[in-house]
Amino acid sequence: MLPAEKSEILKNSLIFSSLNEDELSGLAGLAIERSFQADEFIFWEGDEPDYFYVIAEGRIKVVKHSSSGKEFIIAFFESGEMFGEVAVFEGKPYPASAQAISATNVLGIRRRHFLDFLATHPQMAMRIINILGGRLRDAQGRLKDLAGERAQQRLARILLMLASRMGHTIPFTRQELADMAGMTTETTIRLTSQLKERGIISSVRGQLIIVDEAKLRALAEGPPTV
Amino acid sequence: MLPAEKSEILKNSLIFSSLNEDELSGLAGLAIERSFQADEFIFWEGDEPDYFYVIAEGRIKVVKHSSSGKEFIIAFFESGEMFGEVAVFEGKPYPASAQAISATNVLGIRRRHFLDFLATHPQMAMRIINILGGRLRDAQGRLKDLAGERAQQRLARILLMLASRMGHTIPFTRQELADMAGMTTETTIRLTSQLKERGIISSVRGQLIIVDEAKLRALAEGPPTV
DNA sequence: CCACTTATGTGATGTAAATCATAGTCAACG
DNA sequence: CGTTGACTATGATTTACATCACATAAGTGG
Repeated sequence: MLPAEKSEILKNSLIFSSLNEDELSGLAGLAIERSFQADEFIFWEGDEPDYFYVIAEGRIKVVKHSSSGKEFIIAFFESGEMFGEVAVFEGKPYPASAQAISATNVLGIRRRHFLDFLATHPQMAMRIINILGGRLRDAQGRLKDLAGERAQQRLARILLMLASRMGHTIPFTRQELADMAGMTTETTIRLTSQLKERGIISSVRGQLIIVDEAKLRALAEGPPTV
Repeated sequence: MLPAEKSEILKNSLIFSSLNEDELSGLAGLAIERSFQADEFIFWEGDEPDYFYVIAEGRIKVVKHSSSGKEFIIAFFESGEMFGEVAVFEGKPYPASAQAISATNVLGIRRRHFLDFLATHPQMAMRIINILGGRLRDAQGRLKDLAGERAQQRLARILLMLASRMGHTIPFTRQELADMAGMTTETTIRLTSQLKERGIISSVRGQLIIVDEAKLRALAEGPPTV
């Protein structure tokens, strides 16, 4: 891959878009390219955090496993987003695993290089703070949902969150939705079937389309429409 | 309160401890003092984020309420820790409420002032990044617990987390522990009673003492000792 | 196009934890 | 010092969801 292409990818990322050409090519010189098939792991929970990643193309999910082996999807990211940053900042092992959902290309920047770059680019630090703040806010909202809302509402909120990021067509299986909402695949299938009957969503294999966002929103808020 | 006292408080905080005297007194000049009784609210979810806070004395909890009104404790903080920062960085309403647990004094710094200060102090930004990173890591760990672990293990993990921050004497009621672990007070009482029978903890009204941390850790990890 | 895998769908049954109910205990405070 | 209200405790009952068990599609790769 040409350096200019790397620059272009960085320029299109959320974090680095504000950099000038010089800065971009400086960073691009440090970045290495890596490619993954669907289901391949970029890193595993517990690995040493050598790299910080930006997605060039594709989609990845960040997952943790419970003591009984059940998978939980903490987050997923697509082109232009960064991941693996928390571990890199702290210098502690990755707190979760990252796995490609589809064929994915990423740019990796060595921890040391990235920290050096940050130290010399204060406005980048502010941007990172904003991104981390947003992610923390999301995580706290989800904590409350998992602790206090029922399956129906948790699922509705997950769907709305996904819709706000990717539009009304949501490219995930029931299995994946279940792993985000902290419930079983069967329960997700039953709940989505209900949503279909009520005309709130439609679906084809592997994806789901939100038809009536208003109704979904009502479901997510109040008690299950008694 | 004298400016010198404010400086001293800031100096003892986690975030500002690395500042020099000039910087501290500059910040101290911007800080206002506020006092709260136990159970008083510092701010409510949805309020405009005017201030960022550092605790001078006392303890506060950050809470959210589920649609059915159930309280969930997202975090608690004590002397030297900051809170309210996520909203301040993003400029969006506070995503949760902050309530004093005991009589508490805080220093508040106006959003605008704090952002200006940050922009001119890059090493502070790095420190903030580290703190946010740590909080994000914690939140993600708890997400996985809430989604995939059973009540017994969730409680054990909460207790260990608290122990690592405050020592083996944990000054919370069953009610508060329940609100952190996302379960009911009754369940928490039953579970702590079991822990007492097994000699893992002892307790007096309003606090709980970890007697056998090793056993508690075993409980938190594996399945409930089949 | 046929075997094979992955995704969806549905019923029967089990169970962890919530909910409901009631009571004893301790601290605070007029 | 007795009343009040928060905290702890424990039993009985309910329930939302998990688990188990199969069945039917819908892609996929040889």
